[in-house]
Amino acid sequence: MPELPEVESLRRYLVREGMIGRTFEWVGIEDKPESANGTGTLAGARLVVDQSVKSIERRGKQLAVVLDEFVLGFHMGMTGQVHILDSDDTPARFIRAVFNLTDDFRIALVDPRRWAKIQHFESLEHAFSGLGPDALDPDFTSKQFATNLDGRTAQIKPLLLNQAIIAGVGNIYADEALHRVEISPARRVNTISKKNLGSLFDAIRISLEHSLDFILKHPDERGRPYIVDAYGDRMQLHRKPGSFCPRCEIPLVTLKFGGRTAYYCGNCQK
DNA sequence: AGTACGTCCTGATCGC
DNA sequence: TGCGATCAGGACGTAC
Repeated sequence: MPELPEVESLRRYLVREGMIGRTFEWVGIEDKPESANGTGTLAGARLVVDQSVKSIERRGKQLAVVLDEFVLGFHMGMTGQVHILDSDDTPARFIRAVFNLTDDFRIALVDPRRWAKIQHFESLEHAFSGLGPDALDPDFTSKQFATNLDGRTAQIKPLLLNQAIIAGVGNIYADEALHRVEISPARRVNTISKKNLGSLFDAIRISLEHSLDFILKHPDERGRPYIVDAYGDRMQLHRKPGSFCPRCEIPLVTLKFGGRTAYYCGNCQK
């Protein structure tokens, strides 16, 4: 579910609602065995009692809550969400962990598919290790983007999903950006000109910024970022069977890249 | 190393 | 209405 705009809107929401400065007082984790691979670990959550929140950071899709003595990483996986709980809330389904902080500030990790992770890291550097530059980092340039793709021969779509090359792009925004610049997801990256790689880099940013802007302007009735589904209303490319290319007005086609479906226009995307 | 898969888990949706 | 097959916005591990 969450890619860069969704995680960033969550980060801002937690900051705005006053999480910074509060202290973790109690943690509840669902009683279910955790396997080492596959299922996301919640192990980091057990360690936070008595730690105070100094700041909340993000790179790509990785959220990092900086505490007094370490960093608590949140990664939403495919279906994870963080909710701030009101006392009158009916409990959400699929709650995996609950955190009580000072002054009745409560948050919950909600995750039907159990791929979300809450991890202990020694530092921010550790939390972000393995991640390339954040896609919206102002210091990240199209030149560096091209450098990160240098020597690669793979198809462009899976490379855009590689978080070490550019952090924050997921399946939908990759499709969206490729459509904007009329590049096929199957194009080998070494056949794309430097100029077009620059255009693609710009398109990624435009897609992410547009979506973040949309989310921030359309909170739900309680002021929460609207991070659940509803991708369609902030995308040009509607990723559904039978969707049409907004330029060519012909049906989109799909391709699979290792299990991930790409939607694209077989006419204008070359 | 880089590339191309398969796999982790469970709910929602679609077709019969 | 019921039931199986298929699909899902992420990130890894593995085999070449």
